[in-house]
Amino acid sequence: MKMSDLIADMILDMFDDSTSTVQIQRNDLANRLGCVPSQINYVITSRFTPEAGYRIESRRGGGGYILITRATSKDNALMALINSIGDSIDERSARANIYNCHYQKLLSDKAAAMIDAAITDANFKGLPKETSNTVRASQLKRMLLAYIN
Amino acid sequence: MKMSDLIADMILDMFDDSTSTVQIQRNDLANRLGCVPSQINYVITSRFTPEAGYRIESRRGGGGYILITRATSKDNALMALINSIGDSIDERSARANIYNCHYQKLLSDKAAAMIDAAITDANFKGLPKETSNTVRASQLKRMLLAYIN
DNA sequence: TACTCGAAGGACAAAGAAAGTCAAAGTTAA
DNA sequence: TTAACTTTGACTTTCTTTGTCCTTCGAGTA
Repeated sequence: MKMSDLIADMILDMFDDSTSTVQIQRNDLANRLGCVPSQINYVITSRFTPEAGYRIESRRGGGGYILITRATSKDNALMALINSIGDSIDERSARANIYNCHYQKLLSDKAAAMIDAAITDANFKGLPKETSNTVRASQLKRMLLAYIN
Repeated sequence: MKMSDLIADMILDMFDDSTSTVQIQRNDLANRLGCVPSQINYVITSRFTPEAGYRIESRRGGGGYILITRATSKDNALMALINSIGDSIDERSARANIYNCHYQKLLSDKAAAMIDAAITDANFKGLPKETSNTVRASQLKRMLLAYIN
């Protein structure tokens, strides 16, 4: 297995179910794994990105550290989205929302693809715009809710 | 025997009955077979196509790989279902199908729940039965397809 | 208080390791 | 004899590893 993945796994393992934050010592970790310290930075910047739901803080100097915080509960973010969807939504907006959630890793690849498949205008051929938009909004909300539960 | 066929056979042989996925290292395989690396790409794009039921993922850089995934019997079963769905389907039948697929483990809990959320009649309030059924059929098919891919 | 020094972590660039692309040349089958 | 399929190789893009130098912080010390 490659070093980068090893490092990422090691960090991931430090999050247990109850903690949303992990503190590491860069040099120490690099030493234990047998890599150069800057590779820890590489892994952090390439894997523990904000898009993937992580926040990084650090301190230099004696007793320095790197703090990795995992975004709490994706469900909350999705719930907020659900609540923000009104009684009607057009394809464009719906799609943008899904794309966005997917990008932020709030939705899995599959879930995003399935929702996308459901909301596409092609399904509503011949229906009045407003009708489609109403049905779409209802479905979108229900699907997201189903995803959370 | 042609090199391309050799390569294809080699890959095919790596799928045993239990695995639906094979990982190769392009340079390594090319080396073992004595061909140029790009011929591996040729074989993959000409033989392991989506139409033939394969999906390809890959990563470059150190520790890179090519991942070949074969359509499973589950995929085939779902495909058969998709093809059997006509232009219109009522809630009851749709639900029965999903329930059934879920029961047979063709669909994950989440996927089944999401599809169920989308096809429920509650989303189509006020629409004529036949219109709902048409939209539902289209969506159901698209969602299942999205699930496969 | 101000200065200095060592202990962290940060930034960045160069080198390395794979895979991807594409077009030209060679083969084969209709 | 073409049109389709294969083979090859040069060049590109992406991801990883390594190393060097820079900045920041805390703790002593004058």
